[in-house]
Amino acid sequence: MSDSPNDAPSAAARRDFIREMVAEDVATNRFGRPIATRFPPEPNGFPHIGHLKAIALNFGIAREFGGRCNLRFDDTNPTTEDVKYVEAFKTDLTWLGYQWDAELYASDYFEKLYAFAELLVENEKAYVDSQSEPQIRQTRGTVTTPGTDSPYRDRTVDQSLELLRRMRAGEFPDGAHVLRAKIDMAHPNMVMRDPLLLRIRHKHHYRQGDNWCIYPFYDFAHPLSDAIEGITHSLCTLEFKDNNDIYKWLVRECGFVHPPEQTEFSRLELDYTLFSKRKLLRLVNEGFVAGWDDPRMPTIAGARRRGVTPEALIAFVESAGVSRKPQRTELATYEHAVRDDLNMRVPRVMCVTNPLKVVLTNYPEGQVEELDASYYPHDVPKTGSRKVPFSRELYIERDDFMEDAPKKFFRLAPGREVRLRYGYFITCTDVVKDAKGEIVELRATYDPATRGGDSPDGRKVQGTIHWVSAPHALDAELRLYDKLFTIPDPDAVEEGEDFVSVLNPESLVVVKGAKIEPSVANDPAGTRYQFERTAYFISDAIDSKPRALVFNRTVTLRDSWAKIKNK
RNA sequence: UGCCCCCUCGUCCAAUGGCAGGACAUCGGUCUUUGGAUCCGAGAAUGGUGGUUCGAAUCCACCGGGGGCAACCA
Repeated sequence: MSDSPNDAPSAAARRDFIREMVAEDVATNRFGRPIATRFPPEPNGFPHIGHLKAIALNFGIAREFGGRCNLRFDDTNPTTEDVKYVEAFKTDLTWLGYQWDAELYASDYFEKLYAFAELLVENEKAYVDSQSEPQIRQTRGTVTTPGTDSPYRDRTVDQSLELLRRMRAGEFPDGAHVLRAKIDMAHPNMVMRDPLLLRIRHKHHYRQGDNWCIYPFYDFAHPLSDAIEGITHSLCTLEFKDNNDIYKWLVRECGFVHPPEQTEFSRLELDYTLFSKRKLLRLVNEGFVAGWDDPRMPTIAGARRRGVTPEALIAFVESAGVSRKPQRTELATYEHAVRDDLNMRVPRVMCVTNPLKVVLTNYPEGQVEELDASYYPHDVPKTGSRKVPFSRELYIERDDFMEDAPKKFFRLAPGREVRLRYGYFITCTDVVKDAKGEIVELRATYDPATRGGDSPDGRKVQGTIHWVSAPHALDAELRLYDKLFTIPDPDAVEEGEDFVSVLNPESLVVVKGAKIEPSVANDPAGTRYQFERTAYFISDAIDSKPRALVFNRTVTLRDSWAKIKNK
């Protein structure tokens, strides 16, 4: 049965339909070489969580099957690309923990691609078309009607070759000619109706400078770049499905023997999120967000600044799975991945978002105690603690007090007793209000026997609340981030509206007067915490300063009280 | 309207002709010095109709639904 050593690995590797296929190809040595994948972004925007699915797949498969994975920039369009985006990809890939086997650029293949162009012309598989752009569009036909041949389709090899060389030499203005594959203008697959291969673009390229004035299209550059690199498995998203026909055609016509094979999988979609680079660029350019690394952006840089770890991001995209079904993942799946990761790694500290002063009337004036507070709860296998000062005047969360509290409210209320986390039991005795009737202060008594939070008489309290010592607390700015859009699918807007109309006006709420325990004073910017009972936060890598602390909310804690309250 | 892809709990993914299972979410309980986490439990799905087969989520046909393709973008 399982005597064959080949059985075990292929069974173990069976995780999704692509890995299954790769396992099969490895087992049969289909390509006659180790498997090779590539991550081929166009450097025209920042990498985002949608890219990460492709990244995790390509790098993951290479690693799992003993292959290699290239980072190749698909930089064939000089009008949209920029070196700052290639830097962003490299920075973020490194931060995520991926190492590419080679850093390559499609634009470095322009010379090779040009040679293939001449080869195709010589073999009568391509021709120079001199129709105008609108003419080309019109003669392509529609999805239901066939296209018609270009009058230039029957140019001789010599005529096309001469034109092609002059195109390269820069003798023609933009749009004067294009190189097209000679396939079938009536093909049922629109992509196969004599696809365009090369266009004239007198434009400075961020990497090639002015070396070229002809630039290849995706359908020309992409398959050949894969083939040149010896890629075995060219993995891409489903919208390129129709391009698979031209992919196969091209690598065959160009003479590759064991050419790469393209396989498509569905794109990642996330509720309340947009991944379209055009739209993200608009959010940045029109100031709806602070930049590509705004913590609300679905970019890797945004997630990083928001406090999400690489491990959480990767766990999330891997949990989303790989299939060919159009998928739309719930935000809760993402948030779970983030919390699940942070729970096990970050220290807990106390921060009061909306402070309400409490005076302990029976606590000696001027006395300060240093209470020992563990950084981690009992179920997290990490150790460490800090001292938190305790005094007569404290701040507690305004939401942790209710004057007329329902039975299920376990926190502070007149006459009720709660535990201060790591501190004492306190009982609320008085509510102090201002002239308008607003609660401005609470009076309470503490039980000296309950120091540290345990009652020697075995008395139980229902609630434990967080607090800070008023004279010792540090001021902090909290940036409370929430979903960027108000509806799960920001593209599903009314006629005449666009995604901008469903931006969430409360996607960022800045809280200036938060009070945090002094232990965090000298932690470096970029330190992650859980603020007990509220949310995970990270001190902002750019704006947080020792005397002006700024924290970004990564994700809230689950809040089962909110559910009870809303019933 | 042509071609192509897809359709399994609310969501995402399994089941490779043989007991429809897992994760997230939901609900209930346990535990708790975080209304966090943990642990236990529950409800929840094969789009429809036919066919092939001892046996169909799986194969076939038709119907229905969703998506992609008509940039000198990728």
